[in-house]
Amino acid sequence: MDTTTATRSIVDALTKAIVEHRLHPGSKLAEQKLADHFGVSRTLVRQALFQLVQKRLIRMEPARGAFVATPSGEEAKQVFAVRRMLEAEMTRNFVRNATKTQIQALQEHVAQEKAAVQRGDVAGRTDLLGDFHVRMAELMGNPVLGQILGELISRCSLITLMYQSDNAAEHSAEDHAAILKAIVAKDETLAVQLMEEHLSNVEASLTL
Amino acid sequence: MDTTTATRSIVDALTKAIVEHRLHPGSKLAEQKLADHFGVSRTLVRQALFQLVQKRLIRMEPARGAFVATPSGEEAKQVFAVRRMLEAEMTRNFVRNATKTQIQALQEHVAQEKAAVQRGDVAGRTDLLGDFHVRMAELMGNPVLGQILGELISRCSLITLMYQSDNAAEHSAEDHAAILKAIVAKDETLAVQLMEEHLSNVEASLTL
DNA sequence: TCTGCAAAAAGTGTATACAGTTTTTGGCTT
DNA sequence: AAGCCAAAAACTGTATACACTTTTTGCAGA
Repeated sequence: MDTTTATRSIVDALTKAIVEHRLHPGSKLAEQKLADHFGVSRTLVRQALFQLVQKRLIRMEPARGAFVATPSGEEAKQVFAVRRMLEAEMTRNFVRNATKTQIQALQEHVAQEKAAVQRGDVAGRTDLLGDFHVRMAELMGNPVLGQILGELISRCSLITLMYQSDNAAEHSAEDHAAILKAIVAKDETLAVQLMEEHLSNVEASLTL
Repeated sequence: MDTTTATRSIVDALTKAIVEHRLHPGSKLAEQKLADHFGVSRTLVRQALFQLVQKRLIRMEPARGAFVATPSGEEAKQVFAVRRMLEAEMTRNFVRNATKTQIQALQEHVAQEKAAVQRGDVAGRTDLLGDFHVRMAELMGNPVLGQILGELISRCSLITLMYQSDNAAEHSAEDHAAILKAIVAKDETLAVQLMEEHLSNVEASLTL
């Protein structure tokens, strides 16, 4: 196994653990423990940790080690501001350029969200709700956008865990359905507006 | 010196070298040579290289090493598309919210650009032209945006080196001045439009 | 002279060793 | 019982060692 893959798989595993809330904000990430867990040396764990710092999912304190990030309220607002910038325009382009197949892919995704909500699958639901946005970016054939958005959404997962008061995220699936309906109707203005409102709703549901 | 700083200084030095075109796209980055140059072990160089991969400034091939990135034309278009999304909105917000002091800071920056152009300082000019955009993001009090934009602009430095036909970047300083003028006049629509055109101009000057 | 190929050199991928720092432990004092 | 300090343990930061892979070198044959 080449090193790129080995280190990357650790990054992915830790990212998943953080995004899925199995690792909580502020938790210590001891290098030797992770190394034992993954069956590799500290060298590889260390490389992975440095990459997670760049993704803003962890922070490292000199001589004290790595901790799951605890984004501030300020940072949270900024992340949402950037998401609105990107996703409003993304939605506009999607309405203009999306093919039938691409719209269908989104429709299937929203159907999956609904299913997860109905069967009370909280973990699956959270996962799918974030993926909706990444999926849209990827469908637009802009991986650069997709990657940036993916990272912002990962950070949002930490943010919601820290600041979510009630479980207002339950409305998200409905929001997505409404956005999609506007997309199908080719109503550009409405779709963009709904996307902006959706993101503002999520942000407003937090106690920053 | 704590490791965070040590590794980071290597990342910064290599980033600077790439952005300033002292390292050309496709060049090999041999770990031991870099280690000798910086007076550290390969371990630290390696950590730095992995971070540069995430910044898309280099790529690593299994068992073959690290090379300065050679972004494709497709990727270049995507980077510019994302920049337009972010910077159009950023400009709008800047017109709405910028204080006198912040506008003044931008004015000083543009003055510096003009000075660099007039004394034929190509390296300094290139540096300042990119910084204009980062500066604006930072002045808006959104470091999250600033960081993302900073990374996109670093990538643009590689892109222009690969695809720039004529030296159309000389117009950029004038573009910046025009944008600033619209900002001072609080003409939101014009400022946004000029920013979008500016980015499109830069992209159009490339042979993708 | 050009091609092919094996040996040598150089380079990457990972683990481990070791110095220095931080955290924990456990007993001593008040 | 609570607080404090020193010794021990645990952990981070960096260098080095070693296995394995790729690249280069140099020579033999056509």
